Amino acid sequence: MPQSTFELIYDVVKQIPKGKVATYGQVASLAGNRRWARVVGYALHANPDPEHIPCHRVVNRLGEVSKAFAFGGENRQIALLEGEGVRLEDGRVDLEKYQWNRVMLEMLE
DNA sequence: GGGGTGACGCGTC
DNA sequence: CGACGCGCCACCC
Repeated sequence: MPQSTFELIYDVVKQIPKGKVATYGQVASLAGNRRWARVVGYALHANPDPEHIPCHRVVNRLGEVSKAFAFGGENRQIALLEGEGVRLEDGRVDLEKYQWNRVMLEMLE
């Protein structure tokens, strides 16, 4: 039985390793369909299980944290990321260094 | 069943 | 470089 789109999205977000981030589009793509970027945002907004769904590791395509972060403001998200070793510059992460899949590709070289 | 909404992405102006 | 609009899909009323 197929999982709901939300569950597929949550499953992908759960797989984001500590210290790395992924973009909404990336999560959508890995979940099965790249056009779900918006749905990913909606899904994380709903975020029924914050303890197991590290939505703070999901940023937009520019590496910016969400302004409407539901864990106590964007500062909360920034603090969580920095606590994992992800450096932020003006509320923005360097995707070249911290984006999840991208790092894996670089390691192959 | 229909319509509005959104923690996005991308092209254009 | 910033602002605006459209598409995209799932969820809620």
